[in-house]
Amino acid sequence: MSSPPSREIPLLGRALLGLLQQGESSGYDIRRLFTQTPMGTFSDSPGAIYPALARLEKEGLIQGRNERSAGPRRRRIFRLTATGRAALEAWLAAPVTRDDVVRGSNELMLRFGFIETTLGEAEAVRFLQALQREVTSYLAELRRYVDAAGGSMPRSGQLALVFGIRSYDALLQWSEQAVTAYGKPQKDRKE
Amino acid sequence: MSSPPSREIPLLGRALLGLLQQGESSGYDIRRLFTQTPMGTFSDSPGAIYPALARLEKEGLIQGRNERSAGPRRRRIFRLTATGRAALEAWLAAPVTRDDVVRGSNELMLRFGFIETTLGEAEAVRFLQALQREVTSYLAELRRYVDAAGGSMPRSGQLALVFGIRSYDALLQWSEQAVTAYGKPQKDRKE
DNA sequence: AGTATCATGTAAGAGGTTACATGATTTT
DNA sequence: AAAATCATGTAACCTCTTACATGATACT
Repeated sequence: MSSPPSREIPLLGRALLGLLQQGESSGYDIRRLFTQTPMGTFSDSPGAIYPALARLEKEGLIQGRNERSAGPRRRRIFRLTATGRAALEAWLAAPVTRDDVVRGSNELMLRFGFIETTLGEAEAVRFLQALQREVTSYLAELRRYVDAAGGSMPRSGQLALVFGIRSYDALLQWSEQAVTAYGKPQKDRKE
Repeated sequence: MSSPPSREIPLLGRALLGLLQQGESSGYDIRRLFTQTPMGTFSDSPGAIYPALARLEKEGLIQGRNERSAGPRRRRIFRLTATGRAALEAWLAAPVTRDDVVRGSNELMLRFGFIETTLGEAEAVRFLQALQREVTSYLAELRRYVDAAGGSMPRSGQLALVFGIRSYDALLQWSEQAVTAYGKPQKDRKE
């Protein structure tokens, strides 16, 4: 039922696991969510979503059932299995590495969102703090690099590096803001 | 020799075209550049670079010659053809769209760098100004969205959106800084 | 002579994209 | 009855990844 150890689950698959953790749903519903919200960064195409669901099911991480009773058309509803929840939580609880930071904010944001809804606010705050440590150290390295090698680059190269620094700085500032947001009672957002 | 009209060239291929515009070089040299600089975001693996070069050559965008004279080992040196330069410039000179902004800063930075070295500083500044317009309008849309739908989201969702806004804001501020940088004389840089 | 490095590539496989196929069921 | 939409999927194609293969040359 489940493939022996486990392959590396691609980001789309992780997004599916996280969404199904919040409640069972069909491929069509998930796809609609992707096309209608900013989550569409993880592919909104049926040629990606349905095969991804099929793979997850073959590996035993999710389980589908055919709902033709109440529903009007044939729909296949998926829910997380225990194995699937374990795989999800293993991903969410993994330590934040330098690679995670370099790989980009897309994956970090996805993870952060699922951590909050799956493991709770305390874990989300811990995640943010770990993220701050990694980003801070990476920023220091970037600044060293630009000081050392920046002089021998074309202006556009320097500027591209400056942009990288600005981006990670934005990530750092955001994570600080987010931590303090969890310290306060929830209210209509302020930016 | 060249495939009739043109397929969509993936980002790695565009990076190769841009690099070869700055001077001919071999696949190995390009790969070394990728592994040693932050340009490694565009794949540093030979299994990607060599096939990409082969495709570009088959399409007539670059031309390789075997240099076994002076060099010690067999090396295949590539240079841009006229068709290749035209394709590169068409990409660089294309208007900045909303999609470009959404697709992400990786491609934007690559383009910006090649614009400066290929089309000159004046074009680079025009690119930055066009970018500012698109980012500004996209930021306005994001803020509208968060005002409208933000209340009905989990806190982590709101925060993820806030991060998106911060990121695009960083891009905007960077582009403003970059424009003013071009107004000032370049600080001395060692060759 | 043996190892490291240069330099190019290929093979297998995964996952994504676009486009199409297929029926059922609402809507007009 | 015709058209739109729901809901699932498949087919062909492309590019990337990892790992291996291949030879030539430089170093020790």
